[in-house]
Amino acid sequence: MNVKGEKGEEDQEEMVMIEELRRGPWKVEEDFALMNYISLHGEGRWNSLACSAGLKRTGKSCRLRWLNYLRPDVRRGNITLEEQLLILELHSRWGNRWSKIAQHLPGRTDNEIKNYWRTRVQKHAKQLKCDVNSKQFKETMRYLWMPRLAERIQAASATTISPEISESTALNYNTNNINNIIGSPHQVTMPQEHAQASSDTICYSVQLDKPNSSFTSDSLNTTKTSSNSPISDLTECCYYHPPVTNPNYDHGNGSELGFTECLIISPSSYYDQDLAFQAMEQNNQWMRGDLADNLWNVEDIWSLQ
DNA sequence: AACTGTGCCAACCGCGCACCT
DNA sequence: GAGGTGCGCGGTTGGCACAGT
Repeated sequence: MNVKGEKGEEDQEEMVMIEELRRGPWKVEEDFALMNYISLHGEGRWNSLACSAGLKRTGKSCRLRWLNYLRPDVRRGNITLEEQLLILELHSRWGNRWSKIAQHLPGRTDNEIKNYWRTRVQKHAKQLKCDVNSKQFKETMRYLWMPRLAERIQAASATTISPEISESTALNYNTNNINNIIGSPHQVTMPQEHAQASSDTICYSVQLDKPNSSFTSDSLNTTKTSSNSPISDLTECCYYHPPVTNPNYDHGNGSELGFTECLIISPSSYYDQDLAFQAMEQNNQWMRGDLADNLWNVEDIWSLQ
């Protein structure tokens, strides 16, 4: 017995098997073979499935192709505003648990959400020169992007559903979608104006489990329509409103949904900031919408306060 | 027209967990 | 309990498309 020889033959056999395995982009025939096989026999045992279906692919590869591409319920196309908001929200809650996040976005795959996060969100963290996991970035997300997204969802629904539908109804329509996905009672209310002199608040609230939680929309008087760029969805906020004295504000309880936390600003400070913003806008080109990507120097944002 | 940079996304890789023997 | 196998997840890469120079 030539052990060395046997080993050599085994290696050779293994090499042949590795060589026979296909890698890279899937061909149409392979897709059909996989779909046909699964439609007849169902999923499961991916390695044996790959062999049985006559595919020269690993089980892993077949599984990935099916789950991320061929599955009939896979949704393709742009991530909607509601989905963006949900992704930001769920990521703030769970971190990089992509598959868990994907479970709450019907038809979206973990891969797609992960790609979205990496290409869009992390890009802005980079522009802000801060770490995507930093407190600074998370707060920017929570108090800037998410309110902005909520506002844009409202604006979009007000124009696309039916002009006759009140804003309130339209907003509830969208958040109901989110409610359905998250599966917990959320309630979004319109800006409430309390006509009381010094303690007036303009508050824009999204209520989840807590009855008093709310957050402001920085857009109440700076509404600006974005381009269709998916990136600009996150880049159009003009100023950052840090949490002002609000007993309901909960600083970072990781177990809570982020936008249950609230932010109420008094009109006086709000208008002051608006005036400052207008002055800046006149003097600085970087403040203009077409240069939205340049907004993401957080020090500049802070300097507006 | 050619080249370069950037964004995006499909696919791969490595690790860890669960289950089975 | 130990080892083997399959699967799922998160991170990373490769390549295509497009825009800008």
